[in-house]
Amino acid sequence: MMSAIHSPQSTYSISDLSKEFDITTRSIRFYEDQGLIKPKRRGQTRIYSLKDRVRLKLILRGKRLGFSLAETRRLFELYDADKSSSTQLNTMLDLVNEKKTALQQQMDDIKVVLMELNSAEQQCKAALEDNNSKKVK
Amino acid sequence: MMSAIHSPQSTYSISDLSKEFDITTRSIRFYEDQGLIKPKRRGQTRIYSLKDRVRLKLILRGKRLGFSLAETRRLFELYDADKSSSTQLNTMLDLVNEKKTALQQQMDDIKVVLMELNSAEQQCKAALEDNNSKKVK
DNA sequence: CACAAACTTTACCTTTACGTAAACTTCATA
DNA sequence: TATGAAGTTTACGTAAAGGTAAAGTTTGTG
Repeated sequence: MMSAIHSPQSTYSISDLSKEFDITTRSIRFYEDQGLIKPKRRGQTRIYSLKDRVRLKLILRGKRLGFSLAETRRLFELYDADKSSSTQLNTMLDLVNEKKTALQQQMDDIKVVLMELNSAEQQCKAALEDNNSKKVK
Repeated sequence: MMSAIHSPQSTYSISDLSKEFDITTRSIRFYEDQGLIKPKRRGQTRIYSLKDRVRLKLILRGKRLGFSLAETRRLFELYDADKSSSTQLNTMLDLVNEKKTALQQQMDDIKVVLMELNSAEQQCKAALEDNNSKKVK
């Protein structure tokens, strides 16, 4: 279930992906359960496409940003949705704006915390210096 | 259980804080259960100090950034820890650096997603224009 | 006094995102 | 052929972060 050539591979086994993204096969199947990916089958074996792989990457990035699987699925659905339906497009615009706002807020939070962490780091280092000069090991 | 003056208040009731931060009293008590805050008591009633309030704010910001309560507690513990223990200071430095790295990664993620969301937004708008020009309502 | 508002504890319930185990099939290879 | 690796389904378990309900105290006020 492995191809020797490693130019742009176009299909993947479940273990290929589990290794590449360092997640369990259980997780991958779970994402399918939740409707986030839809691999083809050869017999009962799952065959993942490039698209499936991209989606996995997006799922994991979403998770790092605190998106729930349900949220991510919603985004996928809208992305796949009928581009001629103005209603759907508007729904999508709303969701996109909502996410944008949340992420901006998150960026601001991160900046603040990073500054605080830097400050904490300096204080730690200064305290360590101080301890050293007083020969406290 | 309310003070009329609202200059820098120095103690708060549980409902003061639940209103201010828009969380339930259940959550506040849960954070205490998990060792994140330690309000004083008057009888059996909880009395929150300025420090408790600051901590609550930090807890919530941590949550927005995907910190678990356990992680946040760990940070609090180290922050309170013995400043003359070089071992503790080094542990803290390690943790701080770990968090910094994670947050940098998160910032990068956010930037990418924001760009993608902007692109999606443009595509939506274009598609809507297109629909309009074709009189598809 | 009585009664409502706000507080408390205890305890069980819920959702999300998997972990873990059992039991079975497929397939390549010794 | 048999054995082991990788795949599958089904099903129960778990941890985190609370929700919700019950039952009881405290307190201020008409």
